[in-house]
Amino acid sequence: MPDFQTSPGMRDILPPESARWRRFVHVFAGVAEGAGDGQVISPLLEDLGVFQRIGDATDVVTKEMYDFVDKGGRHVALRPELTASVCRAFVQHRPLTPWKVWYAGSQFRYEKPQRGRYRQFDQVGIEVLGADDPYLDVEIIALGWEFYRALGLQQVNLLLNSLGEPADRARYVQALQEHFEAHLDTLSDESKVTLQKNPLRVLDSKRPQDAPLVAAAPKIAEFYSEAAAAHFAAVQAGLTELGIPFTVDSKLVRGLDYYRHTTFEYQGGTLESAQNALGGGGRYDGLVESLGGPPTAGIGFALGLDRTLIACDDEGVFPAPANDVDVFVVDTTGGLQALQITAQLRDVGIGADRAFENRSMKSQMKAADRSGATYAVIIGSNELDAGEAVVRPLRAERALNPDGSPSDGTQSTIPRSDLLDHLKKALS
RNA sequence: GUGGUCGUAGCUCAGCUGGUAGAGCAUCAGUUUGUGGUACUGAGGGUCGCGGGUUCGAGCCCCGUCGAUCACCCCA
Repeated sequence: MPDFQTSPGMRDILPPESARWRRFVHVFAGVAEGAGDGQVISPLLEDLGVFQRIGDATDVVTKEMYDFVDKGGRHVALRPELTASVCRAFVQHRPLTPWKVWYAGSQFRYEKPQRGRYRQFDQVGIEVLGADDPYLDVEIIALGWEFYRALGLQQVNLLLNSLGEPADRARYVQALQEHFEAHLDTLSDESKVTLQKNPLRVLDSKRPQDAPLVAAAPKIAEFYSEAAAAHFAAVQAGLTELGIPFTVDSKLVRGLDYYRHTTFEYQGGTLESAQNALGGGGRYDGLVESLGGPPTAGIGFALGLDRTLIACDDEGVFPAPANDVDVFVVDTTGGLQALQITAQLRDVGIGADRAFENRSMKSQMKAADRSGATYAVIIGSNELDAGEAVVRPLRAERALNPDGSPSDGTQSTIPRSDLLDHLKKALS
């Protein structure tokens, strides 16, 4: 065992998985920027207060924060989510609205780690501030949907709900509280605790014992104001217009207190229930104001990298890309030739690798095969003396003869001076 | 934070009721008068997560601890 390893819930992302992560963000950036969203890069560390505004009934804030006092006496925290950071940035810089941004980055929550749930975890997300148009809700939800499709995921379910306006939500919470308190004896002990902190969250209970009571609970829809009902109806109509299937789930409350009106969650069809939330979001029209800004509408979502990639694995889509090089140089004369040739190839944009430590021909050919290169360039003492090089196709299905015809797999000996042109042509 | 399961070579794992460690893959080298992907031979690599205890003797039993994993909780 090594003396050191990563802290609990934190890990190294190694190749080739790391390349997959990079591509994941790249695909997301393409989707977001295609809708006119620009990237915002905010600090990992913020004043603790930024996150406390998320709400004191939110575990993310009260129990799971990595917070500490820095050398200047500031009470700071590693960001547990990015929505609050984006709103803080909005208040600080006051860009023109609607402000449409996307982000990608690590977040930190001190939780007990599990598969698909880490203390340092990565999300990509979109936030739009300064517009309360229900069709914006539709655009946001559709962008997430489009992203999953871009990855190749088929089995994603969209759950949709509305928490109404703050007053609606407050009346509903009270009704819920009364409902559960009237049946306290059948409620699980855990849910009794939850009830004290946040009655909405009791709807989220996965304990079978609570199921009947939850099913019998009043529904949020009965409490919508006219405006809230109209907003929600417009969102549903918009999604239907775009042909995006969704399920209205009145129990979808989500854990962050700042949500109002539209909330939604993308669930993976193949994942275990504990980790099946691939991403989610909703409206948070009061958050900017609570951070000291003007009353500003806001909506956004965040998608977890890990869970989405697990879902991709389950469906066999979006595999880690191969990091294949174009040419592998085999040099049995000491390595200087390989040094020159790889440098020349890279200089003209051809990916090139080689072996080190002057290994045997066989060993170097093995390495060439492993590298995924289309061609091996072989330099032995004969070639060196004659000023020649052997070009050997390693992947017949990809390789071409110099004249452009498909390779029959045989190698050719060519003058060293023609090597670069030969390979450029063969790889074009 | 609470509870269950697990922790043996780089990787995946075997190791019966306790007698001081094995396989496959991978790596390296050779079989081949210079040429890889299939074959054969050989080599290197492990204080059995860590720390205590029981025992003549522990990878196997007990306690603790760290980590992973699963459920609850929470959420992405």
